[in-house]
Amino acid sequence: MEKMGKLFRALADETRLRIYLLLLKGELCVCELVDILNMEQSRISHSLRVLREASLVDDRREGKWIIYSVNPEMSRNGIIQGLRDELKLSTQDLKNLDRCKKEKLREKCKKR
Amino acid sequence: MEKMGKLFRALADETRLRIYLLLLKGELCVCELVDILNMEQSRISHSLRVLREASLVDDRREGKWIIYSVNPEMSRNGIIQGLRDELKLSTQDLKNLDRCKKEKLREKCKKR
DNA sequence: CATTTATATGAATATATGTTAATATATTCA
DNA sequence: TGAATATATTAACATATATTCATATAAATG
Repeated sequence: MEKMGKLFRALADETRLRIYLLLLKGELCVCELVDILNMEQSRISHSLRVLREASLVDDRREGKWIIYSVNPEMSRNGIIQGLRDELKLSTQDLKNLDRCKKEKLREKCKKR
Repeated sequence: MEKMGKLFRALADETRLRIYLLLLKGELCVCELVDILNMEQSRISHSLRVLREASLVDDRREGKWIIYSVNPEMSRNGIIQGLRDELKLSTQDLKNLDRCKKEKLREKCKKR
């Protein structure tokens, strides 16, 4: 029950919801999320921490990047499946995601 | 998207979650909820207002009582269906619900 | 090895939220 | 009609949360 509260609280914020919907499309590093959402890095980091603490996302280090992905165990949860049916990424976020991927932002980060 | 935020925020609180799970078993008036959950009446009223504003519950007046029930439209929402699969009423709340129903609390309210 | 890059963390602050106590409103009933 | 009952609302307060700014850590690179 309290775990559920944590889950709902984590999703009760537009920024975190957008991040989670983006990660459902595939894993992303922090700087990609910063680029796609056009938000401060610390804001993204804080949001990711809340998602992580609710067991919604996993992270792993890869070189100097930290890659975030949805926690597959949690995505089997009925509530999350419901969320996937009911909610989709905004067109704008999807567009930015595509652009970011095309630009291969991650490899070019330093050059910006 | 913002409607979803409202939905998650409404469910991100243990009191409101318990109320909603109780209402999934059947409609209840405020004084029954006060009795079952053993909480202050104003706390229950405030909680119900948040649930109502998130379209999770409906209310109607019946004599001096106001009866709350789950909004059937919302309960068709995938997230709510997921919630029903993942979460169940605590044994204690169920026990209190049964006792309250057996006692026919609503008709006897005034005698307490 | 000093600098740059990617990310996390901590402190400060403003805003939102949950709870309580007190009061208002509306209905019933004697 | 006035008292009792059921519920909602308001104000006050404490706590939680989101955001920003500044700083810390850790890896890569020249």
